[in-house]
Amino acid sequence: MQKTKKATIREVACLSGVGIATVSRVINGNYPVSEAVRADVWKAINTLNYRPNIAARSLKTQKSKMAGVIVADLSNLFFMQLVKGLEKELSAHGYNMILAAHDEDPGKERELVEMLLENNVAAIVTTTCQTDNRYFASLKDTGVPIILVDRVMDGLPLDCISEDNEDASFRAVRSLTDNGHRRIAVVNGLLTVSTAALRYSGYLRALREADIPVFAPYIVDAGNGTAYPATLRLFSLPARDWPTAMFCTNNRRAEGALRALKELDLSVPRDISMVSYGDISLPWLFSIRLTHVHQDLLALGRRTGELTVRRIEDGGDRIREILRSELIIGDSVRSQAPE
Amino acid sequence: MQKTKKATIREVACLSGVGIATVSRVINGNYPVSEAVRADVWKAINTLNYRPNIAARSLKTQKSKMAGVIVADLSNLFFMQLVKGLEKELSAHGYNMILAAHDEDPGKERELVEMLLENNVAAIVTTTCQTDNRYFASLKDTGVPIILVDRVMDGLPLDCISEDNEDASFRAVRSLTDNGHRRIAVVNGLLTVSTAALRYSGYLRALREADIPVFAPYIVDAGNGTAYPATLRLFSLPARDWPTAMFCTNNRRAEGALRALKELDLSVPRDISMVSYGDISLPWLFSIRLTHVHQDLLALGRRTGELTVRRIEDGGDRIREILRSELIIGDSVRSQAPE
DNA sequence: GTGAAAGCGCTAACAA
DNA sequence: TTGTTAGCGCTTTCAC
Repeated sequence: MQKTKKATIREVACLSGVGIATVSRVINGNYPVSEAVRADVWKAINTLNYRPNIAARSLKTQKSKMAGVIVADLSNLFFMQLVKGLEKELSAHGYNMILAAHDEDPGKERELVEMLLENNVAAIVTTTCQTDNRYFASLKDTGVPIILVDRVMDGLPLDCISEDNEDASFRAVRSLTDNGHRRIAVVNGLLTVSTAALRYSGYLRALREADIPVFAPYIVDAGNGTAYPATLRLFSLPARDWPTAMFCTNNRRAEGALRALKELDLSVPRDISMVSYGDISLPWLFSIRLTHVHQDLLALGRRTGELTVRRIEDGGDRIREILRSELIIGDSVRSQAPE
Repeated sequence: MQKTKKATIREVACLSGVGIATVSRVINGNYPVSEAVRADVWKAINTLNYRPNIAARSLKTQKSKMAGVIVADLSNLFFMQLVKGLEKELSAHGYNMILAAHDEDPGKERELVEMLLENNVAAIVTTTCQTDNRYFASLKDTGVPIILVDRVMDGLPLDCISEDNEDASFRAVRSLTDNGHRRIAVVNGLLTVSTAALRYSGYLRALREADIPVFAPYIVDAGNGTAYPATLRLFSLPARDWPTAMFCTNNRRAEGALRALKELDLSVPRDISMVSYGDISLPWLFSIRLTHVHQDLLALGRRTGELTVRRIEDGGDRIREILRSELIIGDSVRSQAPE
């Protein structure tokens, strides 16, 4: 057992009787070193329990193998599956990640970005909650690539990778109108978030195409919170005004709405039809299969990781990628006779 | 907008017409600086868009505000809630975290620890999957505190913080024996993991206390995977040998078992009683309330963060803390008439 | 209060 | 092949 807190490259050089540069070459394997010397150096490294100091290396090389990742919420399976895919891809390329959550607070997100920049991350991946694009614009000169995932912003020379939120939502809601529904509520999130705004647009477009006027009480705002109270409020309308169907714009809101419906003793699809954007947890515990836009977060994460690595290592032009997501037809929508 | 990729402290000093050391003092606020100079320096910092280089600072000070966190699986809500609590506490004290997952691979965990050490983290928190304690023992001389959370190991001078797995499991299974159950299956995980082993011990103790012999086919091994196939196998026993109750030793295994039961068209608690260790997702979507050991992961995470910060900043003796967890009685256990 | 200078551990010329 | 050396950007004595 060593007494030394931390062996340095100098001590390794000393013990193995070679120059400090040679040790560096052995460690990095980037320049030729004679077999004998290499063996000696490795022996010294092992006996001293030497570990290279990444901070020093990174200071010298101005490079870093650390990526910064910012998500909205660490305890939301949605983001964590995304992160899992991302981590897989990053670590496959030798990158590790500093992870943090902005909790839907744009100020906090900016602080985190600053923190990541100070830590010399090679790139920053964020599910942003910024409401205007000036902050990211001001970061152009840092030279650190920023990749927006899931939630994107316009007018910025950043890589963006997202789903076809608007169109998938449109298709989801059309599966309601196609079944004769005309009283369709939507449970929105914060419309400052791009995904929420686009999903709402898709809803509006589907209504427009079916010549259904927008009925304000059906536009439910769950904000940043759960959809549970919002849904309860929806059904405090006079019963004759109740919607016959709901579109929940993400997994959490679908879960919250289902909870409220259960409490109200309304059954899906008998009393109300439902479609959701995103997959709820434990779908097989639920008595019916929910019609929903399926999101392959692992794939989205991996794709993001791929893109991130490419951007760090090869440069190249910024891209804007939109993955198409699939509508899975379950049995949570019933045919509605015209009124 | 700056052209410079990155402003250094030297440029700030230059622009504000002071010495480099003064800039450092302004940034760190640890030494007196005259009001006028301070203002000038801040102005320069802002116009240059200067951000301190943490790697350089950390190289010089030999300190770090980064913690390393290793969990078993990023997409498991269990760990992520733990991480969320941890992150909250760490960030409240100015620490950020490098997060990674070992996926139950001891070798990978060791690699991650090495990575974290090379990155000069101030401490390492891990839900370990090491099967022997030599590796951690060999790290004593690094001087980096290691905190084991949830899963712990004996014989090591490390901080450990966990739940009373054995006793909580005992109480959970006793809630079955108290209701007259004698044919009780247990769905185990990898017994090399401390929590799994302890929970299994608790099960055995409850059986022993109730004078119930262990029946091998009831000891189901879900290993590292889901409990779904394991549960299906359990019910491939002749029907007369079916257990009347199951103890699922974590959230995932409870969910997997429930899925299998649903598929087998066995209803809880009519056909089979169930208790679980840990909370399933979306409990309110499930038709019955599951009797389970409730885990307050957020609290566990926060407590771990607290301990981590204390260990980094104040040193002190290693502690071994065991949080008591509560058994929540639901209606997933039915009284069993003696046979 | 402030500046000059040493040096944290490392890599990459450059010399040998 | 290998060793020497000059910094990377920062903090922190030590003088003034």
